[in-house]
Amino acid sequence: MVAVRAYRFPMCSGKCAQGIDTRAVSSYLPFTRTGSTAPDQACEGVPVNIGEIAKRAGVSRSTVSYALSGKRPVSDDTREKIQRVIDDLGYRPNASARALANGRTSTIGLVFPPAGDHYTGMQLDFIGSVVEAAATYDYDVLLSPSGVDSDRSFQRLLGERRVDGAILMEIRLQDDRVDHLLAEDFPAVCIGRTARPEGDWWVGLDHTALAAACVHHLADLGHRRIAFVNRPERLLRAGYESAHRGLDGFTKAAAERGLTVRTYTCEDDAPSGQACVERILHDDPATTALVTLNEAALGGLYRGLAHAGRHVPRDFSVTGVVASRWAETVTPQLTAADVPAAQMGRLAVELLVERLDHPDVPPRHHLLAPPISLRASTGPAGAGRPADTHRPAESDSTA
Amino acid sequence: MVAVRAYRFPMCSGKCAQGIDTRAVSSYLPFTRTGSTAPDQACEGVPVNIGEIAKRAGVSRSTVSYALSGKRPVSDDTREKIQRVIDDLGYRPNASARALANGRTSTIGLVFPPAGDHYTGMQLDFIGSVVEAAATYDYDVLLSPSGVDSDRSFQRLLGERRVDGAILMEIRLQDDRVDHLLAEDFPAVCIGRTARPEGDWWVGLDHTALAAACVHHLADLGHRRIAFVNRPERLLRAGYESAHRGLDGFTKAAAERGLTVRTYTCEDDAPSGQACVERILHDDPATTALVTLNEAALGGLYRGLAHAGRHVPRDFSVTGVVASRWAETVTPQLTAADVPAAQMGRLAVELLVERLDHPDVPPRHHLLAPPISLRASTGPAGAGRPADTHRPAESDSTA
DNA sequence: AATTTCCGGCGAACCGGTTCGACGAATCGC
DNA sequence: GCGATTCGTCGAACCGGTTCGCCGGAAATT
Repeated sequence: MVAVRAYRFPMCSGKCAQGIDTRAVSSYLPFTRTGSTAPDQACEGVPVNIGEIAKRAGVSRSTVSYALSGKRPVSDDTREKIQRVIDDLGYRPNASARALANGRTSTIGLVFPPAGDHYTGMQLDFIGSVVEAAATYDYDVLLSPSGVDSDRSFQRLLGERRVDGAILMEIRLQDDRVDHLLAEDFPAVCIGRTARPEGDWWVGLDHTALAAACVHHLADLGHRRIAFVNRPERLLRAGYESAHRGLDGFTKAAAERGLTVRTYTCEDDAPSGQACVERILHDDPATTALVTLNEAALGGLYRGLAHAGRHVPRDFSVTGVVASRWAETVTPQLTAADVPAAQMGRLAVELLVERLDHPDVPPRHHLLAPPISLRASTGPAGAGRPADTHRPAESDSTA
Repeated sequence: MVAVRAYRFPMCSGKCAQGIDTRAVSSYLPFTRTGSTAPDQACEGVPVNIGEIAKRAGVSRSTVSYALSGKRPVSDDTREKIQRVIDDLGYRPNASARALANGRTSTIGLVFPPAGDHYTGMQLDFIGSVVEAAATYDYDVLLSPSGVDSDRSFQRLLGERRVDGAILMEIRLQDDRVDHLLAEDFPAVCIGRTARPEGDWWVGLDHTALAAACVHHLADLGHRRIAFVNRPERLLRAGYESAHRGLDGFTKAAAERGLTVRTYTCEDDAPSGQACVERILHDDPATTALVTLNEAALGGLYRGLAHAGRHVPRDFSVTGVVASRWAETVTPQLTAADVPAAQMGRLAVELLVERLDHPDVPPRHHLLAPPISLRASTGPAGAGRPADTHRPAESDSTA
């Protein structure tokens, strides 16, 4: 069976003769225009729909449809005739009409963090990779804020059938969004996992193991008093899985190694990071290292240490779980478990597409635990001067 | 005229009696479910559409539609009856069907940078604010990669009528995307402006003025030899407006003040920033300051300076055009013209909505020129030791 | 009491695709 | 040379909303 190249065959490239190609047109809009360089017999602003194509090609609407989709054979010359008309008029099938007719929107929803005051860099990487991967499979991505009034936009997406499936970010251990989706059997994939992720589709990071790995790394270097800088308290309270599992992994590993620890929460910005370090050093000046999950605060953490006269890594070691792109931004570069955000976004899309294509396959997931990348922010404890003789650093005259 | 609260009246809150409220339902999907806690007479998985509502309420489909939209009066008790059925069944009107019928998708497209290898922080702020502002007006946001094969996804968005309007980012001085949209009279708003933005809708930053302001700031502090760190060469070549206008402003202002300058391009990442500083100091060790537009390289620029033993701001001043969130990340915090990304995103949405609501109003735009925020990265020239006696800094043992 | 106005609701057509059953012509088998 | 297939195409129904024209009955007008 032969048919024209088209939208439903994202994988075929060029010579594939499966459907009519509606891509190489000179105009972006499906209207024959009034004058100017209109591709065809420029008349009125006649909307170009499948009926118009059919009329001009001298065939029926269904034939055009079949020529486009390739779902039934169409003779070579009819197909060519149709192709020609389509090219001339710059026709592109209306997405809403198609969605209505076949029940698929070719769109996936990306549900944004509910704690939407602002976004961290990691989220940016997720978004970028999701969009890109989705395009590979010929899906568009619809962004849902789910910030204020999260329920409402959630309903817009799902209830109004704007999307075929959804990818959820910033999962909580108890997440009613996930519960709902599970109950409705709506095709969704989580980036992150709930407390009981068994029946669910997700791609997650083993925060417990990663935080523990950070602790062991520090303990191996001889650090005995270390701090943990978590995400904002609000997120911890809300039950964010990364915050909880990270904290867990940290606490347990530290207990295992007999370390003295303190744990802190910190807002997602640099000034808070700076303040957090001040608190840490105030609470226990003998602290020689910290582990953080808080990417956005990282710059502030460094600044706080510099202000306190602690040189990294000589006097103080810093490590954590951070996307490499940001770990490389600070000086010295951060030794950290690199969050493979781009990979996770891609995997999430792949899982979702699989779930959409095969509605009945059992749940699948990916649990990632990237190794710690040794960069330059950790070193042996006690390498520098004694921790209690710190002198104030040169002022930074913060505005 | 009275009608039920609904989707088309985003502004009305609670007591507004303009349309039936389809929001407060317990289920996200418009299906009566098989068993469990189905809201109503749980039977088969009957899809809930407007006909089903009509049947159960004992009225015609058109009456339900009018009750929903409020476009014609409906008596109080019919409306209540319909409302009740809707609540019971958790009905939400199908977005595709509505889009098909009334020609509006209630979705705006956000066209991503064509140079899509990765995204900078500023873009994240744009995206976030656009999504949030759009939600305010009851619009969803569809992301278009326009990266590889940009033409194709562009056509998806516009040709297939997936969106009512579009917001374009990363504008080039000669931008065929903009030309096309202008020619087709498609409702779009640019974040940035082309070389000839007269007939167009846009919200932009006065990069010329901002870069010039940076130069004047440095010149006022006594700097005579300064460098300019631009966005990647590829983007400059492609004609990105920020890169060009920024370079222009820098060059002209420097000429005006009689400064000695060198200009550089730099990839959007920290390692490139570091390498760029090395080049700068190699090319002219007497350089005492730099101006940058390259947010993503900022951390690397600082590291390069530290490695070269230049203390900021004592030996070397750094300034540029950067979103405040990132300016505050580095130590010392960057004195910079703060890019008001969130505001720009919001303004772009407002312009677009206005354009969509009133198709015939003449083009509008906003040109922003935020002042330089004095932080801590610039200081008087010659405050430190002579520039040529620099000693190598302590190693950072980059892995 | 007869006539006009207004109100509320109904049926049908339409938006632009997809898909199913059927049908005429060409091809096949024997 | 004739019935059974196969192939290519067509018409009609359908997806789930919106909207226009119309109509019956109650209220207002004279």
